[in-house]
Amino acid sequence: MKNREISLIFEHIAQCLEFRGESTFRQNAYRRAARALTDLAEDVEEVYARGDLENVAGIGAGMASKIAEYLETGKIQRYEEARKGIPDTLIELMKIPGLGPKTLRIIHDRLGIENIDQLEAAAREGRLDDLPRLGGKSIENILRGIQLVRAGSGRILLGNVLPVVESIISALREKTTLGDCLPAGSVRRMRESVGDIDILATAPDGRSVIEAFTSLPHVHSVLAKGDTKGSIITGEGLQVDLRVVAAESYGAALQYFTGSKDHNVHLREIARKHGLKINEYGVFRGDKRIAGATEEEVYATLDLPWIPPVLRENRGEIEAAARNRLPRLVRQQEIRGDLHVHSDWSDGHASMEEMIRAAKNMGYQYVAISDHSSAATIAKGLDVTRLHRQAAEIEKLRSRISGIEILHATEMDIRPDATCDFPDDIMAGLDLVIASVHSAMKQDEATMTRRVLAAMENPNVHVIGHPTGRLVGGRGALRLNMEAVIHKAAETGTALEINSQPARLDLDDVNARRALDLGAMLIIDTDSHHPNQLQNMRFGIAVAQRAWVGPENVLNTRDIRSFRQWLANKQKKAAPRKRRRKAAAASV
DNA sequence: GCCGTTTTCGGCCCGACTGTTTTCAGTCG
Repeated sequence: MKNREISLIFEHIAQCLEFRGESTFRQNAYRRAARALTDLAEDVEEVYARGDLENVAGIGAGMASKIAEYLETGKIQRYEEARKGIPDTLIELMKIPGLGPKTLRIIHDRLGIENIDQLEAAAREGRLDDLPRLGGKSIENILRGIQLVRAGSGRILLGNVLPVVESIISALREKTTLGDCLPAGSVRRMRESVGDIDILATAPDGRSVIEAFTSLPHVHSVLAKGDTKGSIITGEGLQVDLRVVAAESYGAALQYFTGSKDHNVHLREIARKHGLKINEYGVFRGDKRIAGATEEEVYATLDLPWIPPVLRENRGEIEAAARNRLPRLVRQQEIRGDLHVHSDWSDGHASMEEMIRAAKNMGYQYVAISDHSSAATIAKGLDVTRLHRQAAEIEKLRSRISGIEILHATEMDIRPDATCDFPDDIMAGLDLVIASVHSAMKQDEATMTRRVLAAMENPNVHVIGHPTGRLVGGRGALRLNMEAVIHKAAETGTALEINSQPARLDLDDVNARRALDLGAMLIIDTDSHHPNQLQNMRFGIAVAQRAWVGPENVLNTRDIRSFRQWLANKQKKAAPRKRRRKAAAASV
């Protein structure tokens, strides 16, 4: 799967063009193509083989021929030209906030600066002072930007951000008179990680709200404080901006600040064709405002229904809305059970009973206790003997806890040699088997793919847990042919997990969308190790929604009877020949 | 470099803020 590789090259070309000051439209074309490739769940090589590259929005003849060139030769001539004389370390400097391509180019051309250390030294030694348009404040800004870049990528897990945002909004509601108030930006779109946070509000008295905001206990430092906008850094190091807007502009502002940028650009192009102009204050025909108080009326001016924020990534949602074909998205209240829950029998931090009661409090009909198998030694994985003892313990809990069905499950290792960590008869005795890769994670693609496919072919394996093994902003995905995995999942009736842990979110939205397209079933669960973590379900739900997934594709929206039916069917579907042979043998 | 309700050429989203300037370039979201 070379989608990511080529996408990075296109992005790099765009950066080089930007540095050289070439046409912004051409830069944007490369960026759009880069984006199209990361959003393309299908393997670009297959699209190429079919001759369909130019049917992908954002990819025209030029991009298609460059992709073809890369797939055939491993190189792109245009890329080599674009980056000539521009070291990668120089491109890295474009990440410094406040330092754009124009200024960077002057700094590079006049002083020969090529990396962050040289830049910092030059700024401190006053060598930037004589350059045009660079005064004391600009240089101060650059130095601050350098610190920010050094401090890290700046994107934080949604799971860490959302609780802070919610706590800020509820504190504001307590202390001031607020009308509407919502987080905008990538928080509202529920992206897996977030840069900074925008909150929008209406209020009778903006100044007092900003005043209250900048004196919240969350505040570490105040960056700006005016009548309508305040900006703070929290103790967690998050930048939070609060804007108070007029009620008549609230919808337009919310739409505008929610983004995504690509979604908004597309929307404004359509507006222009309708003779309208959209900005953060409203929708205008000439000077006349025709909408703006609610998002619904903003979309309505373009003859579109309201589009859920989770879909606003310019991945076809605007076209779907225009045809009135927006998907019906799965909702958290439709989830009937959590199927991936650990207890202190392995590496969980609470007893089975605590976890089960917490699941019952979530309103679930069923819960699966799925502790690790013995190969996961660090996680105190269970061997067969302990598994049997656990089964007996669960039987007791079933009689003690009413109102929730308890499934005895396992999160079983798929061993490096592609065998399962439990024998077939042991798996067959469990209610549910989730098979996951936890070891030998650096295997090559062919080996790793064979390993996961083999697990799916086992009729006793129901689910593949955190299929790609990636960690958000951290460890990359396993080298795995996901296209083959998803096809096999559909073929064998094996479900793929959307793991709701904020650091995993695995499958991600792109893979989950592909699973939907290819007819593979999904399970959304939390992989909880503590009762509190059952609340993470909403992050998995968000991934599914971002992937356009509806309830019919999520197995744990089914009631327990229908879910058990699926469990039984999986065993028939996965290996019909083997089972027939077995049945024949038995009848002899 | 892409693309078509301005359709094979000529457009390409929009506005605010900052800091540097005397009317605006650069950067950001």
